Parts: sequence; C-alpha cells; structure tokens
Amino acid sequence: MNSAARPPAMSDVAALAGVSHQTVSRVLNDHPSVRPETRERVAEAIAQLGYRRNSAARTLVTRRSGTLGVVTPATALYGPTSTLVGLEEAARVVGWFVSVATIRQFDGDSMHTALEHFLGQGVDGIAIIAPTTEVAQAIAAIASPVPVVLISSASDVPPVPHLHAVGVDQRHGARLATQHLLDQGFTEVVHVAGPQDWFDAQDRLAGWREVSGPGAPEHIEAGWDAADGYELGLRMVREGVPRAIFAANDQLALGLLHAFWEKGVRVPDDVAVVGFDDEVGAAHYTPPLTTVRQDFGALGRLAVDSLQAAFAGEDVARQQIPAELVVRASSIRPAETAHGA
Amino acid sequence: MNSAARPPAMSDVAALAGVSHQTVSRVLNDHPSVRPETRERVAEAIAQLGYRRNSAARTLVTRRSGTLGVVTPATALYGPTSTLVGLEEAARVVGWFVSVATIRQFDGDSMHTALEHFLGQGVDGIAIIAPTTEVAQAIAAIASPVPVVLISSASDVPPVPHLHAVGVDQRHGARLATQHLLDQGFTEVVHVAGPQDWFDAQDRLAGWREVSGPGAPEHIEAGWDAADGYELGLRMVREGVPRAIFAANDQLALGLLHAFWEKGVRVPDDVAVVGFDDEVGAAHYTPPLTTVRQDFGALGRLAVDSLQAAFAGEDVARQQIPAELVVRASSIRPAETAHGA
DNA sequence: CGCGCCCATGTGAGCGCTCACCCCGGCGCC
DNA sequence: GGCGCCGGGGTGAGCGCTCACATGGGCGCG
Repeated sequence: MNSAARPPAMSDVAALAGVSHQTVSRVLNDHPSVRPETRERVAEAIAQLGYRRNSAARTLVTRRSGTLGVVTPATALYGPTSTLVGLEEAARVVGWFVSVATIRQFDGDSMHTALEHFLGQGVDGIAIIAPTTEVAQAIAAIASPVPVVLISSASDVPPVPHLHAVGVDQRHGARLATQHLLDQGFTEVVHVAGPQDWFDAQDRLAGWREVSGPGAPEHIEAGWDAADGYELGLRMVREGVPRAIFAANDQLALGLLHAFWEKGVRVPDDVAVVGFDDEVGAAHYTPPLTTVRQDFGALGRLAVDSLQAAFAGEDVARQQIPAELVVRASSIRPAETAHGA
Repeated sequence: MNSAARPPAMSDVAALAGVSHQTVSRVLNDHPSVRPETRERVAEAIAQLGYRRNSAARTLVTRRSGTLGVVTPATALYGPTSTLVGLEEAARVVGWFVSVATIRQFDGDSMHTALEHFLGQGVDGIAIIAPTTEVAQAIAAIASPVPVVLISSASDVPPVPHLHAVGVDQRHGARLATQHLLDQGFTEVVHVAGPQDWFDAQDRLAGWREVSGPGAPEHIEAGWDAADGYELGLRMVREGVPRAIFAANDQLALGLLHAFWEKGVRVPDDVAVVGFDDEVGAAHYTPPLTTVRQDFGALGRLAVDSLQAAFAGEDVARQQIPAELVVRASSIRPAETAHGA
C-alpha cells in the first residue's frame, strides 16, 4: 500500500528475489550467465512489484538513450507525416523511442534550436525530414556528435561527416511519370515544379528534364499547395492549356484539376495530368489521379538501418528506394478513355 | 583537443569559471541568489566549453523527464497528424519534449505496450490521440502513475482517475453542418457516419440527429476512407440519391463526389454534400467542399494545459473547443449556384 | 589429486545532476 | 555593539543503473 511513494528500483527486486542487484540487471539484459532457476525467481519478483527499469539511470551510465530524434516540418503534408509514421515503426522494431521536433521554417536558427534540443536530450541519432538546401548547410554548421540522417532524395548534399542521406528516388519517379505521358503519345510534357529550395522538387524537375530532353519547354515553378496549382491552372486557361502536365505533387495536381473543371477544360480529354505522392484520396479525385507512389515504410526502415550502420562505423553510401507509377484515369489518352460523358 | 573523449560536465564548467558545481546549477536554473558578475563568468565558461546539461542525470534525480508521450494511430489521416503537430507546438512552448508511439489498432494489448513503453521512459504525461471506445477501457485497466489526457470529443469517457479528456466539439460541428443544409431549404439530411467505435464518429452522428430530429431517416454507417464513400455513392446512384448528405469526414465526402461525378450526378445541383475536417485540399475538390474546420493548434494547447492542471492537482472538467463551418460550393442550393454548366 | 579455468553471482564505484543543508560576511535593529 | 537575518555561495549525499572486478565452487586434465 506504500506503492505511491517511490517506484520500485532494481534493489527492491533483488531483495525480493534474494539475489544481488547485478543479477537482476543481468536478467534484464539477457546475460547468458544466469541459471534458468534464478532468472525465473527474478522475473517473478519483477512481475510482483510491477518493476520497470528506469531509463534515465540507464542512459546516464551508458550514454545511450535509445532515442531517435526526428525533425519534421510543422505541417500535415502527406509526405512528411507518412515518413514520420514509417520512421516510428522502423525505430520501434529495433527498440528505439522516437522524439519529435517540428519546425516552421528550415533556416539555420530553427535547425540549430531543434538539434540543440535533441543533443541535450541525449538522442543517439537524428533523422531530418526536411528536404531543403538550407537544412544541409545548417547541419553542416553544427557538427553533431551523433549521426544524422537526412531524409530526402538529396542528390547533392555536401559530404558532411556523420551526415547520411536516404530517400525515395524522386528522379526515377519523375522519369516514370514523364515517360508514361510520352508513352501515351503526347509529344510534350509540361512540368509544374515544387519550390526549388526543396531537394525533392529539384530532383523531380531533374527527372522530368532527363526524359523530356533539352528541347522541352521551360518548367513552371510553384509551391506545394493546391492553391498554387489552382492559380496556375487558371492562368493556363487564360494563356493556353498544355496537352500533358506532370505536377510535382498531388496537391498541385488537385489544384490544377479544380481550375480545369471550373473552367470546363476536360481531364484527360483536353489535358492529361500526373501527380506525385499517391496521397490518401488521390484515387478519388476528379478524375482519379495518375501519380507516383512512395513506400514510406521502406523509407523509414532504410533511415534507421543507415543510422545503425553509422554507429557501427560503416561509411554508408547514399541509398535510394525506387518509386512506383500508379496509373489512373487522369492521364489516359482520350481515345482509350472509357467513362461516358 | 581532448573534446571527443567525454562531453563537458557541470564540474568542468565550474572549474573553468572558478565556482562550485552548485553555482553552475543555480545559473542554469535561474536561481535568484547569484551575483550578475558570477552569472556572467559561468555563462562564458558554458559557451567556451560548449556545455550542454545532461538531461538523463537531471531526470534521474528530479524524477521528471520533461517529456510528453503521445500515442497516435499509425496513419497519415488528417485529423490525427494535425493534432500531433498541434500538440508538439504546444508542448514546446511550455518546454516539453514530445515522444511518439504509433499504434496500428486500439486494442488493450497495443495500448498497454505503448503506455508501458512511455512509463519506462519516464514521461511526465501522456496524450492519446485515439478516439475509440476500446481505448478508454484499455487505459482504465492500466492505472498510469502519470496524468493521461484523451484527445477526442469523448462525451462518454468513463470517469477514470488521472484521465482527462479534451477535444473539438464534434457534436456542435455536426449541428452546424446539418443546420446549414436545412437552412439551404433541404427538408432532409442523410448522414454518412464513421465507424461507431470512434468517439468522433459517435458525436458527429449525435449532433446530426439532434438537429435532424427523430423523424429523420436512419444514418448509414461507413469507414473513414474515400473508398467507403465511393462504394456508398455508387450504391446511392443505383438505389436513389438523396438531396442532401452530411458525411462524417472529408474523405468520405470525396469518395461520394467521385461516385457522383462518375455517374453524372451533379453536385450541388442534384445533391448537396458537406464533409468534416477541412483537410488540406478540401477547397479544391470537385466541387469545393463545404466542411467543418477544427482548430488543432488550440486543441494541442488545451491538451497541454489540461495536463499541467493535472500536475497542479486540479480536477479538470472535460473541455471542448467549438468547431467552425466553412461554406463552399458543394452545399450551395442550385438556385444560388453561380458557375455555368 | 591439485591446478587452473569457467560459470554463476556479488561488491563497489561512479555516471552528472539536484536537493538539503551548512557557512560566511555585511547590515539593520534594538 | 551584539544579535539575527539574508544574500551569495559551498559541501556532500544520493537518484538507479551499468561496468570492472572480485569471489567461490565445480569440473576437466595432467
């Protein structure tokens, strides 16, 4: 009945089981040199007392907290949040906790604050879902004592020590999307690019250009939001709508679809549209959106693996996961389209 | 040059500044009884050494980790992820870290594991974004030594000690949505409800029923996904499309819009649709969706406030944040609709 | 049969911090 | 002018764990 006073410590368990605290520790850490019988007694004492190992004490002496710090943008954007979920699951599999810091902007100050925050907390590694060029610079300036993994396609991250990079191969995904449109018979694909200070946006642009060739028209730069796509769509309606568009993400594509629908421009009959992300709901846009899917679960696992390799002192090369094209109605060439008008 | 060996400790700072470790501690904790001059010397030593307070040691002695554990479903659903972001920001304002655990299902086992995980880590409080009835029971069975706040409308959470509940007033939001449709002149509003083991779904249903009155038709139960809405929409097209629908979330509404568009049923001309959530992109659905917006930032702050009140021993009543109706084209009665066919 | 080695377990120190307590000197007050 | 009080600061213990080492009994081997 005195349970409220202080949670049971290892010594309490030891006393109850009639062993030393060290034996309890050995049981907890699966040390081989413990007789099954002793192990049993200790396990019983633990259960009886409701003992739970104090991780602060453990961290203090081992200098390892078993915690992964994740820096993520303060938005509900599909990509970043899915990546966070993927990371958490991968981290848990290897027994890590995940601590989160969101940041509103990726300037040096915000990044510095976030990293400082994590280092003070004693995290064992840091993952940054924050794919702007500013980030890499901010990190380079900090010289983290623990490994850092940057999650983005990041094809030109400066080679900073301890800084690894993993990502879905955005460039490959962009090639798939662009090639798909060309395969449909469109001779020219217009690219609505994302903010060019984001690695992902840069790479999607690069992938598009690789397939489109040098003769392709200039890309159009926009933000990541549907509102940007909508504005741009309205402008296209005024100035001329292309036959095929590859948008840098699904939200941009959604905004375009909205503008086209509003102005009576038919998709895919008048213009084919492809997005990127395969957001929840993309299958139900008007019309259902052809897009590029990313495997965020695999991405999380890759990031965690990369961090673990860093602990082991391995010099990990940049690693990428392939993307996958998901074909839906928005990009199917008119002749083949089925749904009645 | 021996910096790599061991990070500087408080005693190192003390030695450099020519004071005792306790004085350094006082400076760090803003204790008043330190001469400005001394404070200055200590601050300099800290900067020079790049000292960072070891939070594990601090946690060990204070028994407070300054960490908030958040349990959230393992999905990129708009509501949960937005709530997570809101929580993190509110937590940071009061100086808390946020640790995250995602769970795939809200059964007792998963919840138990997640809470056990956090308690071992020594979190000071736990927030659960997990609005199913199963959750409340699972929590009640655990008897957490730290305060727990359940984030959901949760109008019938059992009165468990230490268990607080905060949420956006789903019932109110549902009333707004339903009343809006009635105000448009529709005599009957059909409700497509979410999974009834979710508190939010229950409350949206209840709000709809309050305004619709007992004479209203039975609601239709579905999941949370666009695919569910789509299936249902197709069924409605076969069996009869109502004049006005209030869907339990935007994804369901999106699926309905998809089915209606595909089958040539016009929105809002033939059927008015209202959703719930105001997801990113809802303004750009076809047509733009009337929906109910929730202030997740305020929700996060309320949850954190509630936890702090719990520390102070206050017996906090259940608190709710009002929702806000956002009117767009999908619900505007035909006569008033503007965009040309 | 005695030496050494390994298995099983115990002992003590110390991780870096905060808390409780002690100490010293100056100043106001009766 | 002595006493108490308070500002400014120091000392030591101990939070709960792990690590390095000590111990002691059994068993294989020459």
